[in-house]
Amino acid sequence: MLRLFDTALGYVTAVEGSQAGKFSMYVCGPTVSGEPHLGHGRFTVVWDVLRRYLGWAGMEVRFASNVTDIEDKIIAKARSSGETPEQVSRRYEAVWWETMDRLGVARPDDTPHATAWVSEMVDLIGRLVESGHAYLGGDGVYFSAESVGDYGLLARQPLESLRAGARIEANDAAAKRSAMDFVLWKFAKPGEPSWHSPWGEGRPGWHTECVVMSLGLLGDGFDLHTGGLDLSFPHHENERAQATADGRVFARHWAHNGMIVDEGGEKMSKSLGNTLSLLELLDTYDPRAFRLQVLQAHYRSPMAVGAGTLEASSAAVERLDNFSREFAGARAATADEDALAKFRAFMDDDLDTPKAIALGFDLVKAARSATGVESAGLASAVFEIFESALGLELRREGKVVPPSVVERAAQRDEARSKRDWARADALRNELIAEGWTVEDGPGGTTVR
RNA sequence: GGCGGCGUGGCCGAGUGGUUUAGGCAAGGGCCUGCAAAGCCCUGUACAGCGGUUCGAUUCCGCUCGCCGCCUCCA
Repeated sequence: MLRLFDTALGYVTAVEGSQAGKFSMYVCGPTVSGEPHLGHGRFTVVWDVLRRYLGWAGMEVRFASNVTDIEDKIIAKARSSGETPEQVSRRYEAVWWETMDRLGVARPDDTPHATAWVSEMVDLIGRLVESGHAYLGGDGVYFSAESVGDYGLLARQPLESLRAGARIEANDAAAKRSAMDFVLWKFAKPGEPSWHSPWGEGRPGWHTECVVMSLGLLGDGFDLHTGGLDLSFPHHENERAQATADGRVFARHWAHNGMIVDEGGEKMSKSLGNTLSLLELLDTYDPRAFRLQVLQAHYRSPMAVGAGTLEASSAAVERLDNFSREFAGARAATADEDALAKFRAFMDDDLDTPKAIALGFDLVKAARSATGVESAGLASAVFEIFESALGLELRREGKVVPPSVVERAAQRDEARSKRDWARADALRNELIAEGWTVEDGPGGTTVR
């Protein structure tokens, strides 16, 4: 039974599917106005892992994650690059999925696009206006935060204290009635993309899309809504407020992942400009090293990423690959039940992937020191855990070795059999210089 | 100002009122090897500081110092 820290409650609680054997989750996806950064990498890996784990554990999971393809930043980008907003969002969405593939993040079952749900959003806004929860402001339609009794649930603060710290922009003050109110529909300025609505040409505010898309695809009372911790307030709060005001039962549980921080411990954020490109990282390091690092930290902790940490996880991945190649045949064996039971217990305990990873490394060691069926069962558990449940695919075979290298390896074996160490070492140095790892085993020289 | 979190061995990063070590990386020693590599074994008296509770605290409480998050856009 999965237990997670529920942001709305402030403690770890049982998170069951509302229907036996089924689980529905919605993760707030990217705004496709630029290249993905490390923060995107973390949240996608974290929730991909939860999804995989639940599926692995036998649940039928439906996983929806949106693509925000209309938003101020997209319009701004289009303006500066000379493209249309649609071209911008298409371009960056392509980059997004390409990056997800490289990260080994499986495609969600549903990837709703905001622009495809505008009429549903207009309908929702209409109902909110009608019921008095929303009103016509200076530059759009606004939602009245105080019209929802428990506004501030996810922030775990009453509306009043949230308002006390609110930063109020001058033009906001003119446009809306209260500092915590947020825009549902933005009137279009000349040249901006727009849709029809009863209140005038415009586009939806960010907080509305996830409400109609999550409820539309997963239904009322879907099981889990997640995203980065920075979305808990105001984004998720505002989603909740709208759904609640509309009389819908929204997400039954909320969970949020911690932020990526820079070397100074500061959160990477767009406004600080300290975000690191995920693409660059994936070009430099094995993407699996990033995935492993994400899993070695608890999902709710802030996580530092730098050259040092990635080199460390790269080395760890290499060790796992070595094991994987050596025990490739064990995949067919029945996995050790005790090991899997321990793994499930860790994962169910608020997604304790650091413990799960530690267990995995312990099993690697145990499989190596055990023999026969026992060893194969432990090795098989290693693969179940890392590959099937956590989505970290290990290498089963080495690189393709070209004939010229095979030939020199044979020559080296011959030299070794003649105890011609000088020649054997010369050949080995040559191969190493070309980037190969040379190992001598019972069967002779192995190159990989 | 309000609410919340953190400070762990060279680095990343878990965890816990005491008897058994998180784990990974790096480092040192050893085994294996012709030498290596891979692998295995061993090692490092970590828990910000100061008090308190306790038979005993890194783990609970208080205070101090330092850092960070949210109340703006953000994953």
